[in-house]
Amino acid sequence: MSGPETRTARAEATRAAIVDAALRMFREQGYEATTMRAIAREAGVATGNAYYYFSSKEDLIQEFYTRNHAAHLAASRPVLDTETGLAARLRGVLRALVDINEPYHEFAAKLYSRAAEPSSPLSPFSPESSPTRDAAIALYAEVIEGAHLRVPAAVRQRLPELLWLYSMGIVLFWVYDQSPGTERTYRLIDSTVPLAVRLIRLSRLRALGSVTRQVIAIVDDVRG
Amino acid sequence: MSGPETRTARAEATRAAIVDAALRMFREQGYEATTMRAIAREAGVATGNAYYYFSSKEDLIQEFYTRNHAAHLAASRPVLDTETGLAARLRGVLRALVDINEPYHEFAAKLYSRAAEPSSPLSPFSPESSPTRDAAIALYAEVIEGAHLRVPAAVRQRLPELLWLYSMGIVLFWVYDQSPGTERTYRLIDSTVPLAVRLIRLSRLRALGSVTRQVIAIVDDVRG
DNA sequence: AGGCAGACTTGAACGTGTTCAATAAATGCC
DNA sequence: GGCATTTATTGAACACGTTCAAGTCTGCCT
Repeated sequence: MSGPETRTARAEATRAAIVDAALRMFREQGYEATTMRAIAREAGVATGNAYYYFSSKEDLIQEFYTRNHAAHLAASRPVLDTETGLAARLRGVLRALVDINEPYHEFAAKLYSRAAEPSSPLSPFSPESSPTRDAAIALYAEVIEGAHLRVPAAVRQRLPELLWLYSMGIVLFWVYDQSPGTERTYRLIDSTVPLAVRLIRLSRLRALGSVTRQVIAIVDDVRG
Repeated sequence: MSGPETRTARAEATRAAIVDAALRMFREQGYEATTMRAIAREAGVATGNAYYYFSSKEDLIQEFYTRNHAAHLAASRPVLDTETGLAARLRGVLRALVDINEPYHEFAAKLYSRAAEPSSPLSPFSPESSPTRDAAIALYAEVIEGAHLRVPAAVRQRLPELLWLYSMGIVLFWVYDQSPGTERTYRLIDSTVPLAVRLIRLSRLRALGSVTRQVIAIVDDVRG
């Protein structure tokens, strides 16, 4: 009657219980107010047991990252499958990003501020975040691919990463946005997306060729 | 022989001792490694006494902000008093900012990440930071005033704040910069300043008038 | 079956930031 | 000078994140 459950599967269940409890409590009462003791109690395990699966309280956030990106991907699918204009695709993906983060607005504030610390494994530039980051950049590559876009190859090549950075900027703004329903963030997306698209298209202009080259040189230098 | 020292002056001395100990230890051994107990011991007071002057460990950082801006102002003075070109003035002020922060590079990482939290009083957008922020923006206003610059009034009016934002971006990059002597940050300044100046000048072009107007509209909307 | 190795679990203990009731020192008032 | 009030200081106590030596369980080998 012990069931077909392997030991690993049992452990996996414990792990999942901890994550579920943690993310729910983070959402409902905030990051600081949620204690590791409470998470463990809620998950039905001993306090110290959580540290067998997660090296720290912050480490639980990586799990949020992962689930978050999956949700973003799913929410972006409709737009990516139907829209063909760059502006529409970009706008849709960015709005989806804000949409799925909505329930975590307050929590995300703490989250992204912790993540801002360079030495933190939560930093979007850290090696630990590399899978999530690459996945996100790939999403913006798909945004571009699905659109008919004529730009210099040098621009096109760096565009996914630049759009990802742009999305990080939007998120940063969203974190600070206290307007009802974070409407200002939506407005920021709606107003900056056409501008961004326009700037991208301008990169073809002869007259701005040197500016474009300069921008590209800086981007390349910055990436080390 | 008790001296002319007033009570307030005595308290002020205690306060200063705490700040001195804190900033020195932050610089020497990092933020986390420096305990409130150690700060108090070093300052020659009881642990709890530090909380009479500072509501939290983070609150000690505001003091860093204040001293930091004063140092930046002083370091910028030579450039502001001699240079007349916008690029040279801007470049000098930004390099000065990096210069004076150098000893605190590691500490600043933690600092600015804490500051990134919107609800934190350390946030550069918080009411508590308003004096420091306004002072910083005023500095960039002086950068502009001292230069001969012909741009639309609408642009000029928003320029100090935009340059301040630009400087925050530089600082953000610097925080992440692990290159020796943070040379990449200096390079970023040197390469983006001419670009920024160029873009500012471009705002006069008829052909880009609508882009300029769009940017201004967004900026105004965002400031809400 | 018996027991072994490793995966998993426990809860007490440590050091931390922070609070607070109690105390001392300094000041104002007569 | 002596009392009352405000300012300043103390250190023990609290809850937290985290660690760890000790325990329990599970699948496997003989």
